[in-house]
Amino acid sequence: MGIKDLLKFMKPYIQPIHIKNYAGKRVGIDAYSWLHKGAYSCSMELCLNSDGEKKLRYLDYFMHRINLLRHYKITPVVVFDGGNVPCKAATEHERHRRTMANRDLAMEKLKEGNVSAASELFQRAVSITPTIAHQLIQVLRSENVEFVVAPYEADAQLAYLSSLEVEKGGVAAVITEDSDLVAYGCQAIVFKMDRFGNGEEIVLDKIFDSAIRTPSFRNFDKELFTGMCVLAGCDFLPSIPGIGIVKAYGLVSKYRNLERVLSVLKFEKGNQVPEDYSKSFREAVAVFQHAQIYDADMKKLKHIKPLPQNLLQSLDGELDFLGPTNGIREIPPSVATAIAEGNMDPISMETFDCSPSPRYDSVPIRIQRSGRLPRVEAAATSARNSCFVAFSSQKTREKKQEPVPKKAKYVNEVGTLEKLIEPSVVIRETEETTIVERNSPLKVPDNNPFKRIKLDEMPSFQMVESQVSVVTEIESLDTFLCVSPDSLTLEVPDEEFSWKGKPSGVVLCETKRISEVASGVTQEENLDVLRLTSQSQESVNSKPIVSGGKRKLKKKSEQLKSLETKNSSILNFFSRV
DNA sequence: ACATTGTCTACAT
DNA sequence: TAGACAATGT
Repeated sequence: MGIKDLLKFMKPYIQPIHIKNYAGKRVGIDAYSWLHKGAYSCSMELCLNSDGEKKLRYLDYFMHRINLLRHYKITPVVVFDGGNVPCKAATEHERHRRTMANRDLAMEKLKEGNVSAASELFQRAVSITPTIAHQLIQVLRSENVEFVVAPYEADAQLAYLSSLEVEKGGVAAVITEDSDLVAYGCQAIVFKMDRFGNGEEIVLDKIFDSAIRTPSFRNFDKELFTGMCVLAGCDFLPSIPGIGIVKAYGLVSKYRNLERVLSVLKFEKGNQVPEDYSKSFREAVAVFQHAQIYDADMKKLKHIKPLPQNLLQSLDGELDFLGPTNGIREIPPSVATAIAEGNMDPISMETFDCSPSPRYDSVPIRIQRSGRLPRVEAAATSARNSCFVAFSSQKTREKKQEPVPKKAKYVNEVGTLEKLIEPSVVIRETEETTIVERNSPLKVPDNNPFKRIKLDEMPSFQMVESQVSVVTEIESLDTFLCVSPDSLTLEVPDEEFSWKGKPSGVVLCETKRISEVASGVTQEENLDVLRLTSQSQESVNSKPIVSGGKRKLKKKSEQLKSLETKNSSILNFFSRV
């Protein structure tokens, strides 16, 4: 939901952009927003938890977008939601209630045989479960995509990342649908990014600097702005009746002090103002300013902005609205890290099972994180009764690296990928990767390999780490190659992200070396990671687009004609470029 | 007259 | 889920 009507109100500061503007930069992604969109196409399957390929379409959707970014030389950093913030409990509860109501209704319709009514209702009943998120995490690992699970709100984590220097893991912009990011003070945000990379951008500095635009925020600072957002109504606190974004803006710009606004409101609205509004208001503002996030560098939780002394005093130690911070519920660093790295369910605190999603099953996984970010290296294999997980924390890496040949190259069986494409053109390197099986000490019963391992069944997290080993580090290969020449002709004109070829469900992984091996592949200097699936294929299933990196506009209008009959959204895309 | 609240529909396939 | 538009309230 975000801040009510905020984007509409901020319209003068929103401008269309193409994501390629962030070429060469790191960009944060709110996983939830893409997962939710992706889940539409398979909402019934997800709700019914039916088996089969279709259920996993959301992965295709997500990875298509990831690959779009990578195509434009953008480094995606995917951020997942973690535990719920207490403030948001009411919102969450209501959301859950509606979801369940829709699901029940849908089931009824389905029983009646009214499938279309049912699927409509299922679309409203999709909820993104930890299982779904974790399935995506496994794919992200296998595709070398950086990710982090926020301790609480992904938005807070994203805002934090946007405040960091690149060298410290910072991002230049955040892609999301949630206007909360603005309230969190995120520097650059891209909303409504479509599958071609078109979106709408809002840049915080411009808001505070602009002298000409209305509404003007020249007399605002971040805190006032956040206060305005909270007044207008947010997930943490509904607005006072009669107060919307416009009035909130009016009040804040008139009084330029949140406390004064509160007292004016009490005076003017009297009994309409809930008893504890002031307290809740301050807490909500404090969440936006001081939310807990995961510091990947220090491998521990901290606040976006340190809590100032006066806030600590005024709240008298009651900081639980920021998420449990003290006493017995404190999250120890090892757990914070396990959550952040996607190995533990942030809500149930159970470690995730390792059952790979069927389609990506048996894809050896290797994560190469840039710079100083934590490394998690994980592998899953097709051995159904096995579960491979390899952590590589600083500590364990030192311990474990020794037996691993330093220059070991990647590879290993290609598994599912291999089945999907022409074996003859599967390119892989052929040295061993060391994967050590994690087994009985963790009490995974043989007959039920996917049983969840409860935290309390584990002696400690250190033990887990020491019992698994590190997947060999590979030097330069970013992703292994799988190319099927006749399923693919990649052509990547400068302004587009498109291709032709047979729909094939092929998983296509990158690199510049593609052209060396697969005949018929257009060599394109900037050819980046692309992954074709039948789904993404269909999205541009019209005319082949002639290759040649730098075609310009005159040719485009011709294409346009040939394309428009088949796919109006493509037209849309071109017209916006 | 303006702001807020309510309702419809696209989302993706 | 959220934007666009219409209806309603102050």
